[in-house]
Amino acid sequence: MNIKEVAKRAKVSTATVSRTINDSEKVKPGTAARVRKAIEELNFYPNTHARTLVSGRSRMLGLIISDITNPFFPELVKSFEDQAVERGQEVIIGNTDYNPKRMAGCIRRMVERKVDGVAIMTSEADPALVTELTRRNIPTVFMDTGKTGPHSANIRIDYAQGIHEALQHLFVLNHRRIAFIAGPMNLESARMRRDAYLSGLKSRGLSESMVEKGDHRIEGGAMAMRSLLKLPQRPTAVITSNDLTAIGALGAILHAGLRVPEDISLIGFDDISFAHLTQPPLTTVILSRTQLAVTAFAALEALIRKDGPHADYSIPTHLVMRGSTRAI
Amino acid sequence: MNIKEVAKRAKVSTATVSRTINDSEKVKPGTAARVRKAIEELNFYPNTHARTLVSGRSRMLGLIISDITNPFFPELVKSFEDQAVERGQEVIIGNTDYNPKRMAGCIRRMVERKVDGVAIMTSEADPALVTELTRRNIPTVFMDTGKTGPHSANIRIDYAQGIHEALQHLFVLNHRRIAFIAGPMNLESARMRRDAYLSGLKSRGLSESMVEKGDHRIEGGAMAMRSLLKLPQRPTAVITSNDLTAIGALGAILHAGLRVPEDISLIGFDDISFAHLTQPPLTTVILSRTQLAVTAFAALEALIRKDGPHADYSIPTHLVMRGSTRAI
DNA sequence: GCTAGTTCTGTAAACGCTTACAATATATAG
DNA sequence: CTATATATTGTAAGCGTTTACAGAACTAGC
Repeated sequence: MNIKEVAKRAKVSTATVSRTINDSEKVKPGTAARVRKAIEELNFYPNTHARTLVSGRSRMLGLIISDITNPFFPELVKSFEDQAVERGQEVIIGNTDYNPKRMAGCIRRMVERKVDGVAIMTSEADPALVTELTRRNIPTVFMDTGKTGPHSANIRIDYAQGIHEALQHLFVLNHRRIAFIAGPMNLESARMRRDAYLSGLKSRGLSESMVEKGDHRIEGGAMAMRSLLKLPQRPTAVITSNDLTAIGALGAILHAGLRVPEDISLIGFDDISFAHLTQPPLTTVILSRTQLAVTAFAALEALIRKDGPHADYSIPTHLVMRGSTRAI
Repeated sequence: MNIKEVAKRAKVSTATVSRTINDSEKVKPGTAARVRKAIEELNFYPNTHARTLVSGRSRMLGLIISDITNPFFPELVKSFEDQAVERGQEVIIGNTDYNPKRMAGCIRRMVERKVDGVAIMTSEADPALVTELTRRNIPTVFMDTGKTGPHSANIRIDYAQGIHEALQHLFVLNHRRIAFIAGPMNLESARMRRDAYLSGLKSRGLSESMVEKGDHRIEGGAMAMRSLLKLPQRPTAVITSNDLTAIGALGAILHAGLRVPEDISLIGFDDISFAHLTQPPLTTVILSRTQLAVTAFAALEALIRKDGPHADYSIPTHLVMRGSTRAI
């Protein structure tokens, strides 16, 4: 089943069929109707590979993320995909599993499949690998950190804002001994959150910082929390670098026989879907995946269409108060 | 950058380049080495679309699911994708959003992209839509329910086993007033779970069944649980059709001032990643997404290779005991 | 009715690869 | 060294589209 058979049935040339499908050029209404009827009757779907081959555009986009099973990502994937499908684009997903080698594989796949552009939200984005994309002029959008260039844009996430709001919230609730459980320090975005905590403390005249290192996973959060609980003067409140860390910390606190928020206030980051299902529901910082995806998609589209200079895209983060914080 | 330039650089014909890439026919080691060197130097990646066009195989697989943000699916996606990437296949994901219209769109996309096969795990699999695939002889695997045929296989999930184990577990703990919160009844797999509950009760001589209807989401679980709590004689244990339902029920129980498992024992289904993070950790039934994905992939591959008659694929489910159940 | 302009349609050459088939090189036997 | 078999390579025809370019069919003006 191909365009030739359609052409034969509609008694026109393949060119005319192509033109009615794409309405790229004027086709006489009567002819177009005939063609459409033939398409309908033959149940014809154009072959995208042939299209790609000649047009150079695959109508496929790549989306590279660290780990789809990390509850942060599915919403991002979904929003991004929704955008794409709406515009007749396909999305192929690359899972790096936090593994630079797999990241290389992902990029290779993207190139082989001739994607029209790639959106990347991983920390393993080794510049050398990304070169593979820019060298081929494949538009690239980084959601996090990354350089802006003729073929790439960067979406800045305002981590500091959320951390400052969290800090302010605790401050108003009279907390003064506020600890922070950080993420892995090789991750720029994790460093940004920690630094925001430190600068926020300083600007409020609190000299005593307590930073414990986590790994953005549950286990690391629990371990860090156990350390904090062993301190001679344990914190009255804890801010964490992400929600999984907070969930781990929450478990450690409960396990130690303490209560949240009566004994310790706890704040997460990301607002993953399960954050409001913990006991108590977690006060956390919202980072809208939908907004992130929409912005990334728009940036990518602009890049693909070569729409002049690209704005400095930025995503805000905001505190949402739930049950895990309380005044002392 | 194409195969011609590689050929020129290696001083061979394009056919030889193609042959070394695919090692489809014998190529003299020396020549092959020269070709590979040229590929390396030119950083050549073959164009998959051209390949597909001529070979008829796209090396892409479709995976259609209901909702990627439902925590059940990401692991399935990941395992499936891992399998695929390992064999040089790409996966394109279709999200139906529980919407038959979007399901139709997904199928259309799969056909247009000429996927080599499709794996489907949704309840919206309207037979008329699926015809679109079978008519084109696109191998299809159903993970749940669906018909077996020359171009399709069915993975049976043994829901009954898990439910029976749950029931037995509660029975041994002396529970006799055991309720069940079901899923949406238009979903065959939900009906199977409910029926297993009913038959399990009967075989143990318990005549009094309590079935409340949920929707496989948190809210429905909470609502159903509130109804159960209003009963003159409330159940001492509740089995739910999936974990989200259980999480909703858990919230309703706690909200009513009761405790789990002291006042009511609770069992979920699926073992989503957050099931062991609830307070108390949820006793639930494990349905291995990895196993499901691996089986589905194998079935699909067999179908694609036309490997004779297909076994009756089946996935077991088993109870895992955690903290939400207790003897009375 | 003729011409110029406009609209519509057809022809055929790509796009980058695979693969019959043909041709050439190499090995083997006599 | 020649003849034959075998291993290796090259030629060229597709795969199903899109799209310059050319040609045909209208339309309008006179």
